[in-house]
Amino acid sequence: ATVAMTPNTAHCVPAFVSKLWTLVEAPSTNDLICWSQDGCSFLVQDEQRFSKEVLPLYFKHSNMTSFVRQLNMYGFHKVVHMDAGLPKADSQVNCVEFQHENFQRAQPHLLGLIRRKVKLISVIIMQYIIMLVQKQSTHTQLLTLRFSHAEMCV
Amino acid sequence: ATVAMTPNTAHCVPAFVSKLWTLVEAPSTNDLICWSQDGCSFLVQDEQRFSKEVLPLYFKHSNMTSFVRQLNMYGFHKVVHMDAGLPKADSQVNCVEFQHENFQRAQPHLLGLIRRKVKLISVIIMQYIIMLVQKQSTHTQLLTLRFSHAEMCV
Amino acid sequence: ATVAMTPNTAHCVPAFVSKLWTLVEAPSTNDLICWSQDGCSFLVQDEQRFSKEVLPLYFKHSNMTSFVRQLNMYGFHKVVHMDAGLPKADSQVNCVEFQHENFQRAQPHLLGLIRRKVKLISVIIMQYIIMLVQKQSTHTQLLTLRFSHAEMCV
DNA sequence: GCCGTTCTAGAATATTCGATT
DNA sequence: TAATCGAATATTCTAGAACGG
Repeated sequence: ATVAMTPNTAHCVPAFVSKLWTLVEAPSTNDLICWSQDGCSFLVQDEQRFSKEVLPLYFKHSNMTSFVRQLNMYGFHKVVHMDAGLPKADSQVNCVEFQHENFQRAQPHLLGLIRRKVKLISVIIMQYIIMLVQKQSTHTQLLTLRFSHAEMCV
Repeated sequence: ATVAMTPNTAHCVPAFVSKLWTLVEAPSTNDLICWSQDGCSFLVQDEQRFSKEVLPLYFKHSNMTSFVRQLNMYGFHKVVHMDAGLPKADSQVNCVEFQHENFQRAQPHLLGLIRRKVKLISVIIMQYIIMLVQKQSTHTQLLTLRFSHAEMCV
Repeated sequence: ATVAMTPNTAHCVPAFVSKLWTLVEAPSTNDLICWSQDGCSFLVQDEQRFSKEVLPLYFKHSNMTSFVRQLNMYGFHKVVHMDAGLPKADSQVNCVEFQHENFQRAQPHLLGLIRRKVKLISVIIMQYIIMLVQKQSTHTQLLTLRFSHAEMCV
C-alpha cells in the first residue's frame, strides 16, 4: 500500500513520511523493517543489512545516521530497550525501534499530522545572545550589557 | 514483570529505575537481589557475586560502587544495620539494603515518581525565559523588551 | 606501541586519545583501522566490521556513532572524500577517514595537546547564574539579583 | 524556499574516581 | 569509617548548521 505524496494544499503527507510508510508496509522487506506487534512503532531488525540493502532503494544514501536524522526531524523517537548497549544474544542482535504517535499500522489517515520540525523561537533568541557574546572581548562587558535589572522584571 | 522505559515523555520511568525493578523482581536472581520481607526495600545478599554476575546483564559495568552511585543519584538510601562494623557472622555476611519511598513491592505505579537528581534550577530559569519569550507576539518586540534595542542591533 | 595514560600533572594524554593511538597502531587490526599513507590521518576500512569487532575491545559499546561523537569531542574532523554519497565501487566501499593536527604517525609526543572540548561560554554563564541562584532563598530575590551588574562581574 | 544529506554539537543519563561529611 | 556527593569523561539520543538539489 502506498500513500499519496502530492501536496494537497492542507493535509499532504511529507515525502519522507510517505516513503517510510511504504517501507514499513512492504512485505518484501519485512525481515529487515516491519511494524511492531501492537502496530504502534516499527522495528529495524538488522541495522547493517537494512542500511546497505533497503535504504538506497528509497533514498539517496545508505547511512543509518541520515535515516535517523530524518526520523528525529519528523518527531519520531527511539524506543529504548532494557538491554540497550549490552553484549547481545544472537536472537536480539541489532534491533532498533522508533515510534511516533501518528505513525501506526492501519492508520494512514494520521500521517498528514506528522510535521517536519522548525526552529523554536527560544532557540533563535539563544543563538542571537551567543552571537552577541562572541563579539564581546571580555566577560564583564557582555554581562553588563546583557541582563539589566529592568528588563528581566516582567 | 517489566516497566515501560520509553524516554522523552512526561511521566516515564527512568531507565535505571526500570532496570532496577526488573532486577529485584526477577526470580532467577532472587538469591542475590530480592525484596525485603515487608517489601519496602531491597537486599543484595552477596555483593561480590551480585556485582560480577548480575550487574553486567543490565549495565555496562560490574562495579558495585557504580551501582551505588546511581542509587544515590536517584534518591535511594542505604539502610544501616545494627551490626554494621561488627565482625560479621557468616549468616549476615555481605548483606546490603537500600530503600526509596517510591520503590516498593507491588507498587510499580510509584516508579514514575523517582527522579534523578539534577540541577533543576537551570531548568527553571530556562522555562522562565521561554515563558517570557512566548508572551511576545513578534521577534522584534521580544528582543526590544528583553534586551535593550541598542544592544541587539549588531 | 602504547602511550602512558597516567595523569602526569601537566601533559597527560586523555584515555580516549591513548586508546585511539593504540587502536590505530595495533597491527592485528590494520585491516580495519590504520594510518593513512602520509600518516596525517587514520582510516576505518569497514565501518560495520570495525564497530562490531574492534570497538568493544576498547570501549563499552559497539556503535560507530558513539565513536564518532568522541572523535568530534576531541576535535577530530572527518576527511570528506570526493566520492562521498555516490554509488561506491567495491574497492572504495565503506572507507571513513578522520584527522587531527596533533594525531600523526610517529608523533606520540603531540598527543598531550589533544584536548576534550569543554562547555561554551554561554553554558558557563548559565552555571554562574545557577550558583547565584543557589545563594538566594526566593525566586523574586533571585531574579532581581541575578541579572545585576555587580553580581555578574566575577 | 523547503527538503534531504552530512558533519558536528547539545543535552541527558551512565560510569568512574576522588572528596566530603 | 562509611555513606553520599562533585566532577570529569563516556554513551546515547536528538538537534544545529552548512550545503546542494
